[in-house]
Amino acid sequence: MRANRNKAARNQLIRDDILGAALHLYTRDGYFNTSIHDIQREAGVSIGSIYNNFGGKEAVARALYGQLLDQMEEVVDGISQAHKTAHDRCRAVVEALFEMTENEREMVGFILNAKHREFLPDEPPICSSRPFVKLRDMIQTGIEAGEIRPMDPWVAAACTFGPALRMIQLRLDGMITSPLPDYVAELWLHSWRTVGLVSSPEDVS
Amino acid sequence: MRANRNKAARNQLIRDDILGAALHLYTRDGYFNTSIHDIQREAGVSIGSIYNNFGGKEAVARALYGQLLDQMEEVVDGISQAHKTAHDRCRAVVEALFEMTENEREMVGFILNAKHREFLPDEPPICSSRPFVKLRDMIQTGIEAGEIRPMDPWVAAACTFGPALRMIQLRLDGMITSPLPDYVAELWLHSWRTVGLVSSPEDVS
DNA sequence: GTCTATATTCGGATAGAC
DNA sequence: GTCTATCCGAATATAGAC
Repeated sequence: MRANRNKAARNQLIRDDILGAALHLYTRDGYFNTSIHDIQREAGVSIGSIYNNFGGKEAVARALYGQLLDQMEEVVDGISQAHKTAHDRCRAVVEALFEMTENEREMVGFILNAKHREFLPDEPPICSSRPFVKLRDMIQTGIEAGEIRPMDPWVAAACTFGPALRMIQLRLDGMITSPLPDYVAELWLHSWRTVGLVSSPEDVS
Repeated sequence: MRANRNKAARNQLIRDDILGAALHLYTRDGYFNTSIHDIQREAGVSIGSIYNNFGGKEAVARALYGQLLDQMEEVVDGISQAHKTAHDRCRAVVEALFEMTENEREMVGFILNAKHREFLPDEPPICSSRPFVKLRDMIQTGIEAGEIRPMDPWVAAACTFGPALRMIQLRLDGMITSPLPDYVAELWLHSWRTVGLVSSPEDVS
């Protein structure tokens, strides 16, 4: 039993090593510039292990994609439970994304910045995935509660999160050189002025 | 002389055919899912012509990238000359981008939505290219003129163009099903409220 | 289940005829 | 300058030993 647990644990470790190596290389060089041999070397395992555990290069990417989307969804769910208003929820999302951009840059790069459909052919667009749907639900709820101006939901979502997503892209591209959390207060002040009917508490101008 | 002109013209036509085919395939399938044979077939020319005219697959992408950036820059320059205020200029940019997304979808897809650095290794990030710098100059000028709130230039740029860029992405991904120009009035009303000190003429709310 | 060595496919690039 | 036929390397995937 103990041996079994160790075995299972070691198995999981190998899978994690492979996923971690793949995430690192996919975000640094891009999916197509990364060979299975690169992953194998970076993870310190053999090609056979990759095929045994996942089934190939594309399957590794698929597993990674699913896992990171799940993590993202957990973050969003946590925020939804921790806050009650659309304002607080959306602000917390931006704050969380900015912190993740600094502390888990690879995850953010893979989820927000990669073109998955090029290497996961029959994956639906990421914007239709559950965490993203839940973000738009936040907005919709805010509109129905009279907390956000009545407006087209797509426009509302783009105005609320578009600026933050743009800053993340600029940061990942190396254009912005300061950590994103430095900007969160100023950015949110302006973002929320766009859509909010009730002004943000810190908006004193 | 006449023959020379025809020859030169035909030459240009072949180059255009190749670039057009490449743009089509690169945006539809992605750079790495497109082979030189695909381009050759789509363009109706031979592999040899591609190598003679450009030098290879990557060189085709490079030529395309340069040409489309030049076009984008012309659009931006035209807008800068046609309008005098930051408000009018930025609004015209959003309007132009939305129209281009409908009428020249492939160009917009390749310039705004592709990850060039994955296939053009030593290209600087697109946000540092001239048309994008000029967009940020628009904002900076607006700040100095007192037309835009004094704020961090990156934040200002992200607030001004981030929502529009997000809508373009959602449109290209098939999430938004109406033509983008339908949204331009509503989107701009809200975008400008974020950054503008002088309210937009159409903002009557 | 993990590894190494091998097979097979594919695509970028070239050579040489016209 | 354009074309066709061919080459060569690289990368995915598999087979078989341990």
